Amino acid sequence: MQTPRSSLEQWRVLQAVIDYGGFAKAAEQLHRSQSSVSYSVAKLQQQLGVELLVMKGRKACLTQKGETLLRRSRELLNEAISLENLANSMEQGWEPDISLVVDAAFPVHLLMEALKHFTPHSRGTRVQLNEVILSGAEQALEEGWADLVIGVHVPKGYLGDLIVEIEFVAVASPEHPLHQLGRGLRSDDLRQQVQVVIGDSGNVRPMEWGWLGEQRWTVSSIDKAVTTVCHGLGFSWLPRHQIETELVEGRLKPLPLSEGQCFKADLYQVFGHPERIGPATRKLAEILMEVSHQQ
Amino acid sequence: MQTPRSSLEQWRVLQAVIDYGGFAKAAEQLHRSQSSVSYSVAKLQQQLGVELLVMKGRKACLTQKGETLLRRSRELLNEAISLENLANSMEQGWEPDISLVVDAAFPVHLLMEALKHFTPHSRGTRVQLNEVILSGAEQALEEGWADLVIGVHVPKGYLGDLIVEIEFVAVASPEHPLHQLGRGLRSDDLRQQVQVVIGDSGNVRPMEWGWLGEQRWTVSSIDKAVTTVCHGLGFSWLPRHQIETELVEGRLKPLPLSEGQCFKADLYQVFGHPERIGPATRKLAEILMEVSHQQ
DNA sequence: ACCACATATCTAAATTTTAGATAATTATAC
DNA sequence: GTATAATTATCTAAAATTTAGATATGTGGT
Repeated sequence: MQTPRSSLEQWRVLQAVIDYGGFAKAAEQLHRSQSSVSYSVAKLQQQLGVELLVMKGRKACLTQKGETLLRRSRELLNEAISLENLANSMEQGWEPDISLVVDAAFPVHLLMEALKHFTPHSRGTRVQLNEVILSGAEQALEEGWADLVIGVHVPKGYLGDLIVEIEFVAVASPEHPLHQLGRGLRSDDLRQQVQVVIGDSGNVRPMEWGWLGEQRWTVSSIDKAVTTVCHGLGFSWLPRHQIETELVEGRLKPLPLSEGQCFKADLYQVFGHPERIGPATRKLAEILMEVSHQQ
Repeated sequence: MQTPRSSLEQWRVLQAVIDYGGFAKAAEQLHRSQSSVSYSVAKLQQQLGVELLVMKGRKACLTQKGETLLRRSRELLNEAISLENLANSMEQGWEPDISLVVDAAFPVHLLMEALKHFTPHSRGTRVQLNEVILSGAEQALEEGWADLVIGVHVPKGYLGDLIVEIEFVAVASPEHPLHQLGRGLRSDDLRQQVQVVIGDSGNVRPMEWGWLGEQRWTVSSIDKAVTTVCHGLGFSWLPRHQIETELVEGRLKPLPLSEGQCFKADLYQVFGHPERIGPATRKLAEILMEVSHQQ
């Protein structure tokens, strides 16, 4: 293990010179003298053996190498700040890691949005994300390693709130026989066709979403279900948000059911065991809830 | 933008205390005095406001928080070292980034193995990986943004070497009609069935792998082809290494072709434009070649 | 040519870090 | 239980580093 020659301070100064547009302005922002800034930058360059800045006229400009190194040094500084934030936060009972378990039916864009909003509040806490299908969520809770779970129901003994309604649409490929009948469909019609269902990622007690058909194809992910149905192999109830493009591009078409063409499934946000959850988990839960309700 | 209070030096000392088993031993390894080590650790703790070490008897032991923070500080130190390595390497003409473009048929485990071996030699260089299908590789070369490409052929004007032979096997689901005939199959038999082919990710000049069938389903990834064929929708030539589990578990079965049941495709490693490639790219290429040939 | 602006350099002061000596604490041997 | 070895904490002075302030050097605009 080697020891770094440069220091975070030095990189910080370099960043300030660029961000505030000069040695003097950086000095002011950093509450140091201009000569101190000059010294730091010079020493950093000398230690690295790389020319980071070059004087163009009377303006200090980054070299090509300087630009690359500055970009990466920003990541380094962020990680350092994050480490210190974590130290400080843990003193106040913040968790260093959150295990977030999310049912695959939960819209990915909401998840991303929530995580983006969470980062500035994270104070160094990291989120470990697990995607599960159906009872996998409950299993994560019962095995005790999940801090926060988004799943299809709230198991007995846990605290949970409705977070989002997912609309499931019955769809098939436009070439599928069900689309050739030219009339409204009843459940009898469906019963004679292959239904594609998504298998359960847990193994406690298998559950299934679709319930009608006699003939079933079970696939292991929503993506695979979409592919399968697109290929005309059967019909399925799929989350609308997962098949937007396929609907627009005509690879999937909603079935003209006379009743129950789509149904809503509720997803709930559930907290893990009380002794595991702390303020970071609660903050993340709050943000997930906000993001999901405003859209 | 805030400035970190702790320094890389301090974290380095903490690591040494743990790794070498004590303040005195750490001091020796770091060529410092024991009091200096003691001072550094004490100051780090004071600055963070966190107790990192606790004396158990006469042994310094990490607290729970200390353990978490130490773990993350190692990542921080590694990133810092990597940054300095990059600075040093760029002086010697090393590239800060390599754009590696790989055809989806290339075995992932070889890629992972190669990248693992490359890391210790990377000197801070980062690899940006792009997966493409068929002509996407050539396109990346011609658009000039790829440093190293693994694809199905060597375009005119480029330098390339054979890196690996991929075995393609004709397969279908065990329930597929082609498996019900109970005899060896000729190309006539295949012509009457749906062939699943993988679409081209480039758009310069479309190419396709399979050539026989009249009826085709084009999918956009090897994974989707596998799923599709598993569902009995057709047959396909698929890379053997991609369907090992499906063959073992019986979801796919090789077709009993009287001739040409499998064919080999060569994958070539091709260098990008000479002005882009540097020593890091050459090193990565060398490792990819080694890894691919020894397995 | 001159002035305003910006960085480099020089020197001394201020600050931080280090080493060495010693104190304090604890496990181990007798 | 006491001596002893092992280990960290603390104290002080020395060493090293970093800072500020003054000034030199260099550039662009008028």
